[in-house]
Amino acid sequence: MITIDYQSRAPLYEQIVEKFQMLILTGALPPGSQMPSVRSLALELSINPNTIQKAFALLEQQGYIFPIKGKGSFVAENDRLIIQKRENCLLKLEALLRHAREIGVPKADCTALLTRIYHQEVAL
Amino acid sequence: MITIDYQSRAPLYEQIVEKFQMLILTGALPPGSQMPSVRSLALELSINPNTIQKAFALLEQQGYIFPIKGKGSFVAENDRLIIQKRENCLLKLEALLRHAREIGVPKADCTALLTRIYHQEVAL
DNA sequence: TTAACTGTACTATTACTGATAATACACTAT
DNA sequence: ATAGTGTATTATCAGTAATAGTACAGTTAA
Repeated sequence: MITIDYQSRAPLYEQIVEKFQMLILTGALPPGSQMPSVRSLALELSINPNTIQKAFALLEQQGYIFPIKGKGSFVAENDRLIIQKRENCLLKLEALLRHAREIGVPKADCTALLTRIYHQEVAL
Repeated sequence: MITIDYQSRAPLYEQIVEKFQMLILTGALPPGSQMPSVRSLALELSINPNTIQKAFALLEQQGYIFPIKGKGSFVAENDRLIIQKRENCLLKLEALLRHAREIGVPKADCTALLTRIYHQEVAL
């Protein structure tokens, strides 16, 4: 269902959070659908259940999922999440672009890159 | 001379490395100029000298500075460094742009941001 | 009811890494 | 000589990620 990068500086639980954020925001996991159980996912990823639990607790806290004791966790429906996520992405992009300009990356290189990335498929 | 962000996830020594990379690549510290001493910088930043030493060792390893025992560390001259740095920045930018497209950030928002950032001043 | 699954909570332990502390040595300049 | 450089070494502390093990409460279906 998801993959983990053991080279990353980000902790496992945070990677899990981000992966599921993506799956939910892109609609791969639609609202109302059931999340994998803590134990099954832990088994699948060969990760301690506590680590999964920590990730799910964060996802719940951020409004991505909601738990039902004895049944499982389910994807919540929230339109504001995707908006927040996009705004956050634009903030990161702004910081990176400022840095690029600062160290002398030509504007043309950035525009070319942008065109190339966004040319491959139609945006959502 | 430089400032440290104690909220950042990046370790102190890595922040120091990046700050001096910027100072050197932008020409604020020109080739041949003397770096602050390990001890003085440690005092100024209220950081352990060993941490500064670790940062300087990395800077030397990457070709940014060269040490002379008993005299100090000095900024090296290397044109390839700035090129490598820019390429690395473009790689990060590519990854971030792919992510932006993936979560549905409109292309127009990215182009607008790019224009705004690069409009403020002429690139180096 | 029983069994097997769910989420949740708690404590303890391990492992890793960043950062500090305290020295020590070799070299340079005044 | 003295004070400043870079460099190296060892030890220790602190924070956090991750694991391990156990326990409890609720749901579901045989």
